Amino acid sequence: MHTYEYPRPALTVDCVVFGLDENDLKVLLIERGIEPFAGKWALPGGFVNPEESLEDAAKRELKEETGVDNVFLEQLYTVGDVDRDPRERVITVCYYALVNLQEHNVEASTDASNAAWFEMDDLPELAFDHNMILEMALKRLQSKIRYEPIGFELLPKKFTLTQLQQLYEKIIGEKQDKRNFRKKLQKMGILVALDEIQKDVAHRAARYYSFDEEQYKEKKEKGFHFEI
Amino acid sequence: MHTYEYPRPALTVDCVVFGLDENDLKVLLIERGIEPFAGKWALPGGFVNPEESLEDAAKRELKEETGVDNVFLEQLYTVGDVDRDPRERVITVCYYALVNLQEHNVEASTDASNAAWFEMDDLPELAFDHNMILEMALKRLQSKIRYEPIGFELLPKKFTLTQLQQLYEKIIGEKQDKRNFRKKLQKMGILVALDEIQKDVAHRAARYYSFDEEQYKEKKEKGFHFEI
DNA sequence: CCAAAAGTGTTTCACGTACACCCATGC
DNA sequence: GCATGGGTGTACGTGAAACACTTTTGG
Repeated sequence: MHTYEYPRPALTVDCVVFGLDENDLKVLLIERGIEPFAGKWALPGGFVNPEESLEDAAKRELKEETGVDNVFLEQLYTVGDVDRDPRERVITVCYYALVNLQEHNVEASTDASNAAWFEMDDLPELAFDHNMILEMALKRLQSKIRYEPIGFELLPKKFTLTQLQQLYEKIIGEKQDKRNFRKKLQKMGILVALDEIQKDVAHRAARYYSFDEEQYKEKKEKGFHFEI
Repeated sequence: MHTYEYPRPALTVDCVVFGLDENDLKVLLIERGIEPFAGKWALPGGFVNPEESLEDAAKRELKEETGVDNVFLEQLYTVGDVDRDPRERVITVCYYALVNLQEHNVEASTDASNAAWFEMDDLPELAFDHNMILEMALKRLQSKIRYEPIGFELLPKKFTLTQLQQLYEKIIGEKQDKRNFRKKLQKMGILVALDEIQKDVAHRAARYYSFDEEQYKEKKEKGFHFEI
């Protein structure tokens, strides 16, 4: 088999960027300016440069589109059906990212392109096969958040147990029992109770906690398994 | 952003083909005839044709290399580091497949190339980044086999409970309690006890079972979750 | 009759689940 | 003082885990 036999498809990366604002799980979309699908919303993404790895390309796109870096990013799936782009064959390596909207002040509009955050249960019809990709990303998030401590990526460094619980409820889509949830999380020994508590709230102030990543890694080594 | 901006990397698919012979989990490797890595063992794979999807390309390679089709095949991960192939940039979409070595009579040698099955705990050093890919595939298999009924793909249609248990023990790497294992599996209600039992064995003959996929799908719809 | 694997129940313990009231704070 | 969310303990039931002997068959 020879190396240069075939015409080559184009190579892009797309990013499903999830963010949690105070109320909802949201996803960042870009309004397309050009055909095909001009005027439609789409996942942010772009071409992979010759000198960067796939993950670097995804990181670069993320930085360009949202201004954030240093966030959770993981490869999701690669799509490459022959006709998914009407112009020519395009292979797209998809990633998903988790950003915390309270700490990173995400600029939702960049360059000339129009960008916006959409609630997950109020999505427009997207360009290309992006609805399908987004669906896959959501499923991955929903299952992975149950057995890896990635939910913390969506929260500020300091968070209350109620915030954490609501995060799970929003993403998984089912209510959790307050006392059982707290018991379970605290028993895991990967949260540290901070001295700080909420201020200026019209009710008893909640304690802040943070996720102890070192502790988690240590425990994981010893066979500990995170599970909600 | 323009469409034709960059030189394009080559696109290939590779397959991690797992098979279970009577004793061990094995993987199919191909001995390379050409540089780079001539003489080294590598994962089977090849270029994606312009008119076939990624999955079709993987299926075709699998058929060409092993003679089997119609087996479990799932996308694993896409690798594309700049220097992973010394000749030029190559993007490889990796798949893994599960084949049953007793029913499909897999031809381990095809064409001019030399192919062979290797035990998972006696692997040679592989070409490119294939050791890493194989490692990922094994991890995926080890975790997925616990929460999806894909183990059956590695067994003949009729199998004994002991075969099933040994399959899990080999792949996960820990002994299971015989009584508890049987209790759990039978209680799931996705196995059917056949009338047939073993013949010509020098001990009490074991009953054959088969996996009831329809039943499984129905139960899954209703919220059933497979878990070992 | 011996070797080798098949097949079978019960007890124990840990964990998940269900559930309701008092506490602190701002207005 | 009232509205709002924070924080806490117990009882119960289910399911996982540990564990040993009898049965069948071929040689």
